[in-house]
Amino acid sequence: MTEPSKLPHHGVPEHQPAAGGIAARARAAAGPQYLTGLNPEQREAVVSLDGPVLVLAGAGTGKTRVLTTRIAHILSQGRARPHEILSVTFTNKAAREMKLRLGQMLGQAVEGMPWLGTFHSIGGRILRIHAELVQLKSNFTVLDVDDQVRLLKQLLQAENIDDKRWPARMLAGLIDGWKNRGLTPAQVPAGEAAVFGNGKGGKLYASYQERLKILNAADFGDLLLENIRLFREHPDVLRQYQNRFKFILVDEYQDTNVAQYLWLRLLSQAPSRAGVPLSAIIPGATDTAVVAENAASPVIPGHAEGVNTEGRDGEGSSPASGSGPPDHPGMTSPPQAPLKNICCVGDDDQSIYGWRGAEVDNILRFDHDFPGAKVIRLERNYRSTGHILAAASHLIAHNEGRLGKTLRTEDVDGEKVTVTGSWDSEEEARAIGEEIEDLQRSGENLNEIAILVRASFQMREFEDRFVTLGLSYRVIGGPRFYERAEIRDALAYLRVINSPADDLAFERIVNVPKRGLGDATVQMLHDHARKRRIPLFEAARAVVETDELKPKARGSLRELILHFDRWRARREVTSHTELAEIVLDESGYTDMWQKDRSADAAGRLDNLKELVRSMEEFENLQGFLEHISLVMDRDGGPDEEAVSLMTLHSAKGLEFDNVFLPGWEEGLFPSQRTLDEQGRAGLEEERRLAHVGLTRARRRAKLYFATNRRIHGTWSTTIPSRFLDELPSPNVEITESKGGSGWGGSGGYGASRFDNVESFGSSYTTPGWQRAQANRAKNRGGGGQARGGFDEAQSSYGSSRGETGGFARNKRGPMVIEGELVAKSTGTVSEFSLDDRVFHQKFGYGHVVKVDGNKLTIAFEKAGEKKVVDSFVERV
DNA sequence: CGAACCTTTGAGTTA
DNA sequence: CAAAGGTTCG
Repeated sequence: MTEPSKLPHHGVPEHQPAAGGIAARARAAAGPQYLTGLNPEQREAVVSLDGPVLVLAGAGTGKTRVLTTRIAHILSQGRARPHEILSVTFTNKAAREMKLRLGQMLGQAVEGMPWLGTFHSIGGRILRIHAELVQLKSNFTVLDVDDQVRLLKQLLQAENIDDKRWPARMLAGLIDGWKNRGLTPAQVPAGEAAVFGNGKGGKLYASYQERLKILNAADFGDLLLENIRLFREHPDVLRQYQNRFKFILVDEYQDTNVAQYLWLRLLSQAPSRAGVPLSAIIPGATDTAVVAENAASPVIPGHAEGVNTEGRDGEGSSPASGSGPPDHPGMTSPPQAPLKNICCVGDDDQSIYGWRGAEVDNILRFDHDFPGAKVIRLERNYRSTGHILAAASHLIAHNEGRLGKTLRTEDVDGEKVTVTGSWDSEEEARAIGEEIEDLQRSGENLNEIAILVRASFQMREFEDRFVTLGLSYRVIGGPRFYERAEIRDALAYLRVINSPADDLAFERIVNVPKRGLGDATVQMLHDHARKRRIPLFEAARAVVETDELKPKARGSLRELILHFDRWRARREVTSHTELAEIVLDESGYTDMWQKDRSADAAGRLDNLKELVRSMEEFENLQGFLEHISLVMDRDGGPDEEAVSLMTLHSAKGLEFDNVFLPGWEEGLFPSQRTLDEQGRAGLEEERRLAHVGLTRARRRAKLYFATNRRIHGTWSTTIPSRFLDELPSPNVEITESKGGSGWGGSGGYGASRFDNVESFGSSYTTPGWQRAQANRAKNRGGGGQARGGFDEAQSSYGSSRGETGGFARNKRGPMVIEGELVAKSTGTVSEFSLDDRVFHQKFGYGHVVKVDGNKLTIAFEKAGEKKVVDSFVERV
């Protein structure tokens, strides 16, 4: 199956010379030049072309280099031509990066890599080619979350379901989850489908899919799910792609979900025997096989469970089969047909998308799914200095569900990882701001500085701070360009022009700008459309001919229709960019923002201009709309030097000399919600996220925690993250908060949290934290359930999640926790007495009016009466 | 119909 | 605290 480039019918002549040239060059050299400079493991990963290969590539071990070199190797060996290689990534960024690096390596030949892209873009591409086979037209629209939710809302109304009790957003989430698991409406387990809307969940999913077809639309999940359906229902089409792709490469395999796995599996089977029935796997067998690292095939013979690649009838019946793994319907056993040369690269320690349906299992189970797979570990890290790598490795070693790798570096130890405590999030931002200014003064490039946060709401404080400091920064991955209201409005106009059946788009702009066409009118159009089974736009056209509408509404609706007719006619004779300008102008949309007095109106107009400008890169309107929803991420940013600000999630794959990691507090990081929802697995995923954060740093990693943070607008007291405890003390240094206004306790919190308190000096003696530390150590490793001992720290700590998790709202933990913790842990009476004059960092001067253990009630001169813990005030 | 005002609820990560 | 949803009034 691996015969060299004698490929009869798929010849694409113009690529031939390029590939031939490379091959020639490669032959001329003594050994392929691109292999020099690779370490032995990397080299093996590059040259092991035949059969399935799994490359376990730790952070900073040269993963992208291996992938791109492997492609170069395949091409130069003449094993396949560029269009015969399927190479999938998760993000457009990663795809771009690979194209870039390939280009550098190969010269111009990259142009011929049409199948290098994200799962979604490649899935979408295939789907457009065969759209009619899945009841779509090739100009189908890709809906975003917002459209999805609006559509679902309509369906809920139609079913008379109270959308307060059963929010459309929740249903969207469920459907998304099902699609991620490769489940069509018929395949969703009945019990699960019934959870929503008094048992109507499954029905709603089915009617949602129907509506999508009518609207000629697909959502994100469909780009893959419908692809799988296409392959299952049309084996001839599948075979065509199996034939085409001689090699498959997958980046970030640990992030694949079930649907992506199934998709890869279908494509990775050799074409000759497609259609051979495949047996189902036994659920338990897979897991044990992995844990035991047993390479022997765990397939249990005799369990042909009726899932087959022809798939025609598999849809309805498979969920019923009792022995099928509930989460993996249609999951097939190792196929009997030979497998394509598939190479998956990933790192189980960087799997951070479990909440999005990613199955770490996919990577843990690889050698079962692809028998005979060669597993190659890349463990030499080329990125970080010794202390950073040691800290990250030690931290991640606390996870149990991992394949286990030991990263090593030959770099110097460098600077220790620092941990800094501050009074509140403002001070945290101030401290980081100052450190960045210091770095800048010492000659660091701002582009080499990043702040990585757990949750995006943390970014605001930094932005505020940087604006006052005049420090230039850029937010990476924030609200995407095309998610902005003005962009979506503009796109909606274009969508209606392109696809008159796009009711969602029509509805979005029918009254934007205001035309006096309110709910009543829209409702009427809906009724009409439903009765006659026609799109809203056609309904509108019909309705203006009647006198069902008030004259005013009728007039403006007629005008709108005339506009659209004119625009559609113009489409033939005008360039699409010009058309967009005309549309925005004539519709009154630009006017609307020009009249708007609000602060961001100007920015929105700029964005609209930017949109029109970005359209130039595309052939025509259709082409633009096809790509917009998948590919349009902000880039046009000038390359000015700036600090990067982003979430930990969007930092994956990036690296910086200096990395700041604020907000390492219980509840925020690890996120309470993840802990409540996912328990132990959630904790491990959060820990992997911490590991990702640390390993982004080349030379400096700086961690922070604040004692007070505003959540939902009210201040809460927080405790430092358990992850700080899990760092190895020899590689970590506790520092005083810079720009801290002399708040004495700030360093102390961090200090006592480490195993070896002594080594950090005895000045940190806040009793509560020593206690917490001691108890934590006992509790560690026991998981959320173990809480045998009942000393105060442990019990309050434990009860902040677990069984009370559902009531998190009113039982906001931290305050209480800390109150108890500190109050009970100092057996002694407070050193404060009534009427003492005291100073508090936040509230200023006051006097003690009540003493209760070490909780004081203080009448502050400015802030009024407050209850505070005595360690937070000092006598004056 | 739409602006203005009031109430409620909610801040997790994303192709 | 801020956004989103609901209600009221012109």
